Amino acid sequence: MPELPDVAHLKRYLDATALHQPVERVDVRDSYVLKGISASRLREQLEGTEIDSSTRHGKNLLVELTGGACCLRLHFGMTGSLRYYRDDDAPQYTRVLLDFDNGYHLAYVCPRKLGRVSIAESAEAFVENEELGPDALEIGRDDFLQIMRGRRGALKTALMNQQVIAGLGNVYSDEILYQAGLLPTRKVGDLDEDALKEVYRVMQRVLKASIERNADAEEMPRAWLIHNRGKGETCPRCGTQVRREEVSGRGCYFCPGCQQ
DNA sequence: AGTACCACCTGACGGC
DNA sequence: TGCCGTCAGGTGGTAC
Repeated sequence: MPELPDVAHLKRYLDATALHQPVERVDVRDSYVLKGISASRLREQLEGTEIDSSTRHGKNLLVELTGGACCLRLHFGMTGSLRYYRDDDAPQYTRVLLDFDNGYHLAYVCPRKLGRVSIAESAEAFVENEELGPDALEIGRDDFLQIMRGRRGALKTALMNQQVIAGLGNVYSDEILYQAGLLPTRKVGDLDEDALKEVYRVMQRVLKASIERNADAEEMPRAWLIHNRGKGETCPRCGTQVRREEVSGRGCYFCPGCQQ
């Protein structure tokens, strides 16, 4: 489920494979994933350009094209990914396919079609138009405190709201709250400054640690809750049975012993 | 403005 | 074996 660390990994993958090669052809295999642009327009915009560089904002990968004329935005929903390959057959569930003139291909793969592909003027314009909050990894502590101050709803809801902070989804918001020792349903407004500082500190630590491990859940430290998302699982710290509750419409896991 | 809730999509999985 | 219901979860729209 691509959240910030997963998209950071996909960015590294893109940067290591697909830069600076002329895009010969664009094949839109399922236009359902296109947002605000037709398949033919997307082809016009991309064919003949090269991928210059990429940036990431929250869960979005923003691919800068030569000339700076426009920017390809890739969002991966829950099951999306990229694959660079040379074989003849595109991977299953390829929705958009770029063919480079060196014989390689870049496939945007998205089985459940919850991802989105669009074109923006620039990365900055995209973030502004979507009214995304600051990136969860880039935001400074003081800005974080300011953004959270005065919020009324649940802590988990605020962390997952991309317009508040961009990048956290269900799994990482659970992990951060677990490691910060706070229940997901705690009201943001009830937390004192020290508690919010701790959330910020843990958020940075968790995101960085995950990116270092290529967002591979299996590689995360044993003490992380990410390994125990399931019924009947127990807390890696205290052994209490992990609880699952619906919070802001999502299956939320937490330890009633460690989180208050 | 901020919050809550449902629909969208489809593979995986469990029950029978 | 195969059918069917449920779950997963990031987003967008709507209602409050």
